[in-house]
Amino acid sequence: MTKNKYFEIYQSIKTAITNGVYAPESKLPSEHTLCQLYDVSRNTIRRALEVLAQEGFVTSVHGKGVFVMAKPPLHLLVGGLQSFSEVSAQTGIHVETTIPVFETMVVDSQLAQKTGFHIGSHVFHVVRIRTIDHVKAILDENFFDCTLVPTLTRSICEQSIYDFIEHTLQLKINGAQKAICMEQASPLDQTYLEIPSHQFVAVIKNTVYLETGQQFEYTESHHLPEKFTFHTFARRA
Amino acid sequence: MTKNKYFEIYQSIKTAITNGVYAPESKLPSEHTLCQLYDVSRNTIRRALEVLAQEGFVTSVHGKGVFVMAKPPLHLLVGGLQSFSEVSAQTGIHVETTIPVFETMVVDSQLAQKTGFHIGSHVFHVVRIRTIDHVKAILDENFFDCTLVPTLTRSICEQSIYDFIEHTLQLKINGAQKAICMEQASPLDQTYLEIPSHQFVAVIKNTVYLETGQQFEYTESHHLPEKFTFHTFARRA
DNA sequence: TTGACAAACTTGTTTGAACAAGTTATTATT
DNA sequence: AATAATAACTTGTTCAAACAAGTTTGTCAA
Repeated sequence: MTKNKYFEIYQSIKTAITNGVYAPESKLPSEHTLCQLYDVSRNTIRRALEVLAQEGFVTSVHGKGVFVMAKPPLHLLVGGLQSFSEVSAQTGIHVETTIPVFETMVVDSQLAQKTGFHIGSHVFHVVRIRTIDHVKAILDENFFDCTLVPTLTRSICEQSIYDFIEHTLQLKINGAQKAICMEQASPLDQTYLEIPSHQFVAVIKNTVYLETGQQFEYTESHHLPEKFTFHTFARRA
Repeated sequence: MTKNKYFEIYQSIKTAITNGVYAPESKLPSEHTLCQLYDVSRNTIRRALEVLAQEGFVTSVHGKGVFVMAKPPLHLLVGGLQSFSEVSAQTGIHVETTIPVFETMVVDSQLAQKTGFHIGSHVFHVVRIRTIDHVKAILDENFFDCTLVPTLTRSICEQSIYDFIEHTLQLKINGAQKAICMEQASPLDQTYLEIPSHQFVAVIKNTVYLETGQQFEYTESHHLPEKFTFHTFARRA
């Protein structure tokens, strides 16, 4: 399927770990042995192992070997960059989306401070409410650069914006800076999530970049505090 | 100083970016050019660039070049694994630590569920209050595996536990699974952070592993909601 | 049995090379 | 001048090799 050897080996070892073929706290076969198993060079094995180490599945120790973590990560989206529709599609949870706000606006100094876009630039402003099991759970407020995403429509926002951006517009997303914090419920939260003003909400602030390094999106995801969790794996420098 | 070429090149390019030598959204010299600049092989250059891409400083585009991100990360601790004393030492903020709880205990089923340690194992239980500018800001609740950290004392907890673990005990830390969520203030929070019971606090749950993959620590950091922020960079799969 | 030493492992770093594949600039053709 | 083919870039993947450096094992001598 994929023609990258290192990625197939990465997947192969990962499923072997999650299936218990390689037990937690046990040692993987040596790199030399894995070379023979997969019939590739040591560099290719090491590249697969590096990704596994990055995601918290294994840890290599100089002179000793490569060990399986005591508790390999369960959530495949390890602090990753997945859109809401992708997550809901994988988990099979049924979600309804309503769009109370869909407009274009010019960035003033206050909005530039918030979103990181330049003053005077034109952006789409979209607010989406995610309803899970008939409970309003998430409020997403998106800002897209109009010059990079010119043909956005309301109906696209009801489906998957990322699918549209990546497949229709052929834009390639590199990654996002994420800031997680807690804030008092904003007027938007009070209106659309029906939260009293003094209560806190969990906020993820995403500044999203294309492969060229340009910022093309700023998004805030406001979550009900009880429903919110964020998982990631951090390696020690 | 450090004898790793790729790491020195990584640092060199990173400071060049933060100092504006390589402007945001501009293109870095080609890998071939960088090879000549630093007099190393292309693989070594690529390794340095890979780390920079991981941290959100640059993004490579097949066939085009390596671009500097529009807004390279400011916070050097990018969702990283730094102890509290290390952060406060870098930022120069003065912090006072009080330790209301320092004890050993046996893990029961409830605590095993919470911490991930096995039932019946012995752990140190430490609660530390961090006071910043005479305001109680953070409550840290640590659980350490007694077999791995046998000689822990109260006075060590007043200083830096990680310094003790890494330098005195010579244990090497691989990384930590982090779960960030919001919870109603616990009895500990109510007692030591003086928070009313119905209010929420921001909680970071860390499961920390040694280089061998063994879990040796579980820690919860409870933060006042107004003071809490967590930064990270996520790459698109 | 104990200790010291060497050999045989392990992973970590670096080099050089070759080819694949995407993008840009040049050139030739019409 | 516009177009198409080509060449000259760029990064992406993989290989083979050598050496460094940490860990374990085995051997031999005291």
